[in-house]
Amino acid sequence: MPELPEVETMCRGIAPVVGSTINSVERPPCRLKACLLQPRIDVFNRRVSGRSIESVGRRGKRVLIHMDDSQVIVIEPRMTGLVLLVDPPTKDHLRLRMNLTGGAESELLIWDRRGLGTIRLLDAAEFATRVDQRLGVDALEITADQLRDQLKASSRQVKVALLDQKAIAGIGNLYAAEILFLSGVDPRTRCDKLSRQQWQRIHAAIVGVLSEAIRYEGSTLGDGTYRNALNDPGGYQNCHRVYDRAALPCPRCRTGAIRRIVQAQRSTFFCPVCQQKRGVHPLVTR
DNA sequence: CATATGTCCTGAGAGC
DNA sequence: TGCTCTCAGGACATAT
Repeated sequence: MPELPEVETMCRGIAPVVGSTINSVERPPCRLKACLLQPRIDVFNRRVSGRSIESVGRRGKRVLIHMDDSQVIVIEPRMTGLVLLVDPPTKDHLRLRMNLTGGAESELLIWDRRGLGTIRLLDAAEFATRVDQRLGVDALEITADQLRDQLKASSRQVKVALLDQKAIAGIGNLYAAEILFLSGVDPRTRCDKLSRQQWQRIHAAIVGVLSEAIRYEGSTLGDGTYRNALNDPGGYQNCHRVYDRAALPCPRCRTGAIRRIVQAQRSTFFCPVCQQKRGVHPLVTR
C-alpha cells in the first residue's frame, strides 16, 4: 500500500545515504520467489559498485536513488515493499542489500513481504522513457486546472480515475477514499459530470490529505507492514475518516454510516450522506 | 485510442 | 487443531 505519503517518508528516511559510495549489491538468500530485479544481480552489482549516491528522490509512488554517473535505481514498493536503514522485520523477505562506505550508513536494505515490488537500474534515457514519461504530473505538483484538463473528458468514475498513474501520479486506494470524502464528492461520479468547483475541491483535498499524511509519516494499516526507514510505523491511520471504516458513523455528519462498495475490483469507502453526486452539501475543508 | 478485467504475490483471518 | 478458502491492491498485460 505505499502511496505518495509513505514513499515520500521512505525517501526522507533514507536521505542519510546521500554521499555514500556503493561498495556492493547482493541478493540475500530468500526462500520465496524472487521479486523483479533488472538487470540481473551480477550486472546490477557491477554497474553500481564504486558509484556514489548523489541524491534520493520520488516520482509518484517510486523511490529514486540517483548515482553520480546519472544512472538511477528505481524502486516500486507496490503493496509491501520497504526501504530500510535498520534490521528488517523478517529475514525471509529481505530482497536486496546495498553495502555502503564513506557515509553515515553502512547498508541500505530492500524488504518486501509479498514480493510484488520491483527494483530497476536505469540510465538517464531509460528513466525518461520507461518511468518519467509514463507517469502523469505528481499529485503534489499538479494544479487544479491541470487535473481537470486531464480528466474532464473521461467517462470513468472519479475514484477509479484518481488511481490512474498516467493521469496523476501518487494516489492509491486509501488516499483516493480520503480525498473524495474531504471533497464531498461521490466516488461513483463520472469525471465528465464533475463541475469546475468540484474539481477545485478535489484538488484542494489532494494537497490537504497528502501533505497531512506526510506529516504523520504515512499510514500503517492493521497488518502492520508499512514502516519508515527506521522500521517505525506511521501515524496517519489514526486520522482516517472513511478508509476501512465500513459501518462506522461518518465523522462529519455523525448520522450516516460509512459504506463500502467495490469499484474496479477495489474497496471504496464513503459517506452516502456527505458525498453525493450533486455537491449540494456544504464542505468540510477540515 | 479509452476503458475494463485478469494476474501476480504472501500471510492473515474466517469458517468448518 | 489444522485444513481450505478468500481477501488485501500496486502496476501491468491482455481483452473489449
